[in-house]
Amino acid sequence: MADPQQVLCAHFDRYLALDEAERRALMERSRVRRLKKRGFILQEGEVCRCYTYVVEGCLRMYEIDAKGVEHNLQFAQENEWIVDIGSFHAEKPSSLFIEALEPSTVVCIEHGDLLRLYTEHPKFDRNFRVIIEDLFVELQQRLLRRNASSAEQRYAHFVQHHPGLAARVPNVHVASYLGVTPEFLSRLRAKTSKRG
Amino acid sequence: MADPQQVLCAHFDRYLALDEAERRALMERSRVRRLKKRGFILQEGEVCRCYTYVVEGCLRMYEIDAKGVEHNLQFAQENEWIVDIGSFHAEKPSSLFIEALEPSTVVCIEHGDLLRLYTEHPKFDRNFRVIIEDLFVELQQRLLRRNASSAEQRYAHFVQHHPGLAARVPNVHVASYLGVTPEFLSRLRAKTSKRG
DNA sequence: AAATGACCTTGATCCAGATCAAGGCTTCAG
DNA sequence: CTGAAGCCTTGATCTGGATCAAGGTCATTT
Repeated sequence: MADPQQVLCAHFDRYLALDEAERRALMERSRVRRLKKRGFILQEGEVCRCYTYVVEGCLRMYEIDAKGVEHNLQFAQENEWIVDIGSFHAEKPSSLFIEALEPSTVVCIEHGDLLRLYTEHPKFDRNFRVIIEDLFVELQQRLLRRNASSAEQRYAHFVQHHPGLAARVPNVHVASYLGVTPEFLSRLRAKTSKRG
Repeated sequence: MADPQQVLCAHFDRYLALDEAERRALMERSRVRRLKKRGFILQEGEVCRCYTYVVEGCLRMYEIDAKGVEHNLQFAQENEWIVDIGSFHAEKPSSLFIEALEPSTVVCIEHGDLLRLYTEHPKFDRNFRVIIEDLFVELQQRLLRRNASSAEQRYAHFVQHHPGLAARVPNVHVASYLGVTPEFLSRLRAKTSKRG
């Protein structure tokens, strides 16, 4: 299989492509990590030390509320980023967990390393700006949908736009991501499959 | 009153401060606009042409759903940005409205101008990256709260963290922002004020 | 000063989705 | 092979919040 760091470089090339120096800097300032299923990258109370890029596998980021209930905030599959940006930048303890749902291969960039990449190669400022802008737009859409659509519509949208995830991730987690209980999602699924 | 563009420069100085050349470029590539109450910066179907910085006043961004109901996605007061980033970057028609809730003064940067600022002065890449990262974190928190907290808790949080807005903006809009009906928010308020 | 419209409130009723409880299927560690 | 833990489903019941309807206050316009 391709070298994970090469995959990361290729990912950046989809934005403003990296030159040789930038590529080398990125290789030096990142490191590959393998996770087994249920492995944690981040747990509540820890500082989120890494920007993490998923080369293979699937992770989720979630919070546990006062009643002990989990709330999935984000999934990350191949070629997606996952990080608690707030904790990462402020270097403050996170309230979130990041856990591998499958055995996964990721590339991590630590805080200090990323700052150096930014100042030594401004193109990373640019590329990460664009990456986050895209994530931001997605998140806004999600919040709008959360307020404007029924659970049924939200689930339909999820399946349409993330068929891969819908197949890959247990429904409990999808339910939590959509903001409904697993029981209710199960009923929605029963209803929709009868129709279709 | 201070020159609006100066206020914008001062805003950037809170991140990586601008040098003389950058400041001049910013002045050249932005323009001041005054809005009256109910004035629109953006309407559904239009392309969002500007990154807009609020110097004075208060705006809201919202969507109208299939049933004709408005959903407030964001408020912007003094020293805050408001823009449909998705529409802005893709130069595609927006599904959102941006409307002044009060007579307001804003500074706009158009698409082409912003791109030039980015490429001619990479510091803008940096500063806008940081700005969006902060907005992103806020938005994530909001989505988490939407899924993990009751309407009552969300309203309490809103009042605590945005006392200015709570006083300034009609409750109809706050309700929509929180994802509840105005009637229900009214009942929550009645309940909480009785207690307090 | 009347009239329109924006905003807030309160009551009655309804419903999407939660909660509680139980049973069954799979998968995987021991 | 066996048990236990995940995961999914289905039923019965409950509730946070929506919907519908009406009235009241205030500010702006004419």
